[in-house]
Amino acid sequence: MAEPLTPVTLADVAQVAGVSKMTVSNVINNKPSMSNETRQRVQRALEATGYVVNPAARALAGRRSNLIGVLTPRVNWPFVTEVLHGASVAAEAAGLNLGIFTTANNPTLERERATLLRTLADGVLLVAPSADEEHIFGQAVPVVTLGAHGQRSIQVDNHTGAAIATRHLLGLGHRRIAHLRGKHSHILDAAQREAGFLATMQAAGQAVPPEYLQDGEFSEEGGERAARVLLTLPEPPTAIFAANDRSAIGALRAAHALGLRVPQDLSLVGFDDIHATSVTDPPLTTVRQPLEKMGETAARLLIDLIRGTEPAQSHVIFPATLVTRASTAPPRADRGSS
Amino acid sequence: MAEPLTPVTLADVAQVAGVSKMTVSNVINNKPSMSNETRQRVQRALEATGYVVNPAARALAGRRSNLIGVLTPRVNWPFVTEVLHGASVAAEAAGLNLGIFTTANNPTLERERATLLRTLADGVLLVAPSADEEHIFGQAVPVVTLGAHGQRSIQVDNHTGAAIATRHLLGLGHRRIAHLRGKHSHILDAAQREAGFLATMQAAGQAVPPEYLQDGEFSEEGGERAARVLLTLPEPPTAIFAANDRSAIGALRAAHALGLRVPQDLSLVGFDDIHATSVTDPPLTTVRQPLEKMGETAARLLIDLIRGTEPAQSHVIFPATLVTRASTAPPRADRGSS
DNA sequence: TTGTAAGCGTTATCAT
DNA sequence: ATGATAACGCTTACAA
Repeated sequence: MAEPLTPVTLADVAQVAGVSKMTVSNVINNKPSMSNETRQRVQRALEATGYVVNPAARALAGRRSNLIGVLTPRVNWPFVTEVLHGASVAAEAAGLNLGIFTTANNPTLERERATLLRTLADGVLLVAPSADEEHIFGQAVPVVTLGAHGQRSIQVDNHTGAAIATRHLLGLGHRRIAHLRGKHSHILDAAQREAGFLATMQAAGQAVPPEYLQDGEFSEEGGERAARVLLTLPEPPTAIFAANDRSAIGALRAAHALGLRVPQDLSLVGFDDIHATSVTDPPLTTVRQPLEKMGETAARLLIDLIRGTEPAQSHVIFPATLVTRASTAPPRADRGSS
Repeated sequence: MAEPLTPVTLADVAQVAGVSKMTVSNVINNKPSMSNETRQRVQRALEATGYVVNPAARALAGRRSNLIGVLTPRVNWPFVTEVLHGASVAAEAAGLNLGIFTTANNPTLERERATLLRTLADGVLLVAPSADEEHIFGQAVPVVTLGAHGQRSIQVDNHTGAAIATRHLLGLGHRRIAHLRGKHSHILDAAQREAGFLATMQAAGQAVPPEYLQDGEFSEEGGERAARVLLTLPEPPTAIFAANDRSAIGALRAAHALGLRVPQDLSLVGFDDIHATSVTDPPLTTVRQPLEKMGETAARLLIDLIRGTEPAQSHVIFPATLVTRASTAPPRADRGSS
């Protein structure tokens, strides 16, 4: 297995084994029909030469790349990394590679990457894409979306998740509950969470004043900014439900900065259950999405599509569950009801 | 720009433009010599047909893939994601793609992936690899390592970083200082941090009893386990320096579980400055590595190597800086000195 | 069961 | 400045 100077090709192996290139190719691809003796001879030649396929040649000849393209705004968002981890597990199990491409939510980059992926990848996984990113791909390549829209998509039950969170706060006795929204224009999940919140409040007969809906932008900075606005209102909320954990962490920061104690002065619920929520001060109550599992499921669905197996379902909705930690408590008596 | 059913090839564009394939290829690749008129005619044909290169064909014919292969144990470690983000920025700026492959620290997978990358990628970025992973690649492909070893590597100044952390604790008055080690067998950075710690303690005339060195394994679970051992010792340390933030967070958990207050009963310093350290309870004092910048630098170094530009330096060592947060304080009078 | 022939779409090389 | 031709290493389709 000394390192060959020039890459070993099928032809080299064929010569060593004393067979044709096709026979070698068939052995490599586990084609059924062939004598055991030949197979073993080729096998030995393969090892002796240290052969490695050339993916480019295989892709060109076979019209498939064995690559799953992942298109995502950023790779260092906790939400994204958990999903990626799940997807990479599924891809490796299927012998496919994961190529990761970022768009930074920049429409120009989105188009560029999409165009590239159309010929580069056998299938595309869209993670938290902007609303109509999928259309860019047309029919050229199978696409699975991780998020609340798309022809085929994997998502969490946002509406119910938001409802659970809201009911949790109502159950503790809160009435003045505010919501830190996500970015509607881009992500449908945000709209579904807000709708779940509002529907639950309405069902409970609780009015939500317009200033109790602030844009947390799915980011720490946005959450901090928005929470500051809420907490300096003449009649501030006693609880905040944030559309994701990152904005909830921002809100936590704002509360600390304003000298408010969580959960005594303010209850806080997030969404996602990213890892950081278990180590914050205090640990955050949040709505859990099984992100790793969702990534794995999405990749598997995509792999089915690539292989031509029409999958059983094209929309998978995972249940959302409440993870109760220490950021929620009953409101203080003097601020509790309005 | 209607979507063509069968992909547009160079030949198609050539026909539309009334030139040869090579001319089209030259236009696409910005080759200098050609009349402005031809260039524009080809340009128009390119747009009219909606041509997109076939990366597989280009890779096969041109013997390069425009792909940077990233080999890393996992994608959802905070350390890794920050580095990846930096690398993806640099790669995109250079028009290269990032293909991400995971090894789970499994030697078999490492070999497999490495073999694949040798023909698949133009260059390989090794993130936090096991000790001799690089050797797998031989001379076949340029390799840059993110970590404390390798022919070409980007790392932080581990020794000084550990020294700064240790001096910080000594300066606060701590004498009984323990260390949560990383995995020596795999990662040289761990050894350098331990050495920096021990050298600083020795220089200060402080003996470190052997039971004050425990394996935190660079993980939360490992850190928690090891810290439990330390904190239940007959003479427990008043301060712990952990080899990375994840094990420091584990130690924090252990301290809480044992009813110890940080920093009153125990001071804690981590290493890395991953994002989570700013939101823990209390926020962690830690040694910062500029991870994103390091990833970017590593990718750029690799790109230089790929392009054949021999880079100015093959080892870049970034400075480590202390980030003082709330997990460190002077020891309590009754436990302070031994 | 095995082999032959013909591409796949691009770039390198060498002519013109 | 432009073009003809031959690779690149593999797979598909078909023949033996």
